[in-house]
Amino acid sequence: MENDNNIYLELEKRLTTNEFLHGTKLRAEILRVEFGCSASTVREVLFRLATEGLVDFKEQRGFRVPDLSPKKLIELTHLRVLLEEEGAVLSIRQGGVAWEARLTAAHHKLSHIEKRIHALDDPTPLIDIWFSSEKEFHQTLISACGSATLKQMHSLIYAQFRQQLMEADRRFDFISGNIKHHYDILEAALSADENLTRKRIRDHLARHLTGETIASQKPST
Amino acid sequence: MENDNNIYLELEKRLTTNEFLHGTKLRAEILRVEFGCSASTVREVLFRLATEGLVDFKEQRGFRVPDLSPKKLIELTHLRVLLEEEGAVLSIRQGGVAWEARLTAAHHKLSHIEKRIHALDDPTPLIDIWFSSEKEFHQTLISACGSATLKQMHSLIYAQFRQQLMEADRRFDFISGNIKHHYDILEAALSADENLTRKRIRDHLARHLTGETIASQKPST
DNA sequence: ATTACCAATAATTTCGAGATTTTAGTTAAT
DNA sequence: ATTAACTAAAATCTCGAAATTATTGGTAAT
Repeated sequence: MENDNNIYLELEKRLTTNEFLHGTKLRAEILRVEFGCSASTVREVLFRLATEGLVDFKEQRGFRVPDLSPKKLIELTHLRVLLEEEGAVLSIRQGGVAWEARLTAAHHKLSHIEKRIHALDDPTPLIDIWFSSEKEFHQTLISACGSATLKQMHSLIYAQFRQQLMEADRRFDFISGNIKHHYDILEAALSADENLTRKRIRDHLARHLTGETIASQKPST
Repeated sequence: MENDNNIYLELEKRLTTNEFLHGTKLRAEILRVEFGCSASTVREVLFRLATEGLVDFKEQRGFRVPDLSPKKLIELTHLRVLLEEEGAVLSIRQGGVAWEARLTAAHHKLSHIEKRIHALDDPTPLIDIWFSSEKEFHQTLISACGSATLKQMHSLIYAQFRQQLMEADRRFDFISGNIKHHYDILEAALSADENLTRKRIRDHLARHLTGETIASQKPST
């Protein structure tokens, strides 16, 4: 089973960084060769990924990479806002210095990458490391919320969000502008201003919400 | 595959109505007899259920019904509040008369069952139908939110919540008191009062949040 | 030319046996 | 009496082939 989990992680990574085109068929019989295992093992992994929404499954019709859907991206963004606001506020309340330190560190790394990308014409070679850094930053933001379930849920949503976005915008324009956003979030979180943190998270993700409104109450700030 | 999906639904139902005791081992080799299929098929289904959090899986150690955990119940309640508040408010805004009608109908059914249960000493024979009615009511509440993703997520959380609660409280004390709660939610929703609806949803679930606070902002109402 | 039907091919799903790993039980040594 | 080492039994995991179902391509009929 050592190997099984690797297959899972490898496929998850490929799906969220969009090495597959949307609509691509994922045939266990084909992938099995690459991973050096049987088709059943691959099938099992694909099933798991289907339950998490990273691949589509239809009975007697196999597995596919999900289609692009602007609506779905909006829905996922919406949920990210909901979960990250909640997780961040709880972390502010309960995280303490240790959390602040971790968040600062995560931001430092992310910021470093983003500056390097900003200076480049083609961000492609840094996309992988940017992706994992940005994910880590957002996960750290909610890491002290005290709810493993919330974190798990966020992780699921984040992966699907990434899958939709990475492919929708292959020029990676969504990266630029993030430098300030991420800094603003860090600053608000460290100052323990709950409403401001909420607002900055919303603003950060707002561009993916084209026209849609979130039901969350607007803070007075 | 006709059969496969049945196995899935049947096991899901048993797990959320707690026909299994927590910690019970779920052996594919045993269950396969009952369903008249091979162990691999059962294994596949168990894997899916594991991804949804309804069964625990440890490699080389098989599948088990998750242990009881008061903390987990609190976390799940917390997420239900978050998702249902959001879903209900969006439904109020977008649902229209059709949604109001569906909600009223769902409440009528639920109310009927709850009154019958209230009159009985032992609710056991009605538990199954109560369960599906209460689920339907809460799902209807958020059904017009416009986000399939939110509904899906809620469905996941609701199932795990039910699994924890049904077993934690086998005398089903959690049912009494619900009659008024459900009515209050219906009333607030029909009057399109967003903040009141939020509050009523929180109050309805509050008893499962022993001592914990939710980060959501308290509405002025 | 279009549709309906059938056959050939390809893909998916199920299955049970073999290989691997864990668990339980027994004996031996300290 | 406790621990360690070993053995036997049981459970889990992997695999490839057989069975089922979908897809493709071709033929015949309208």
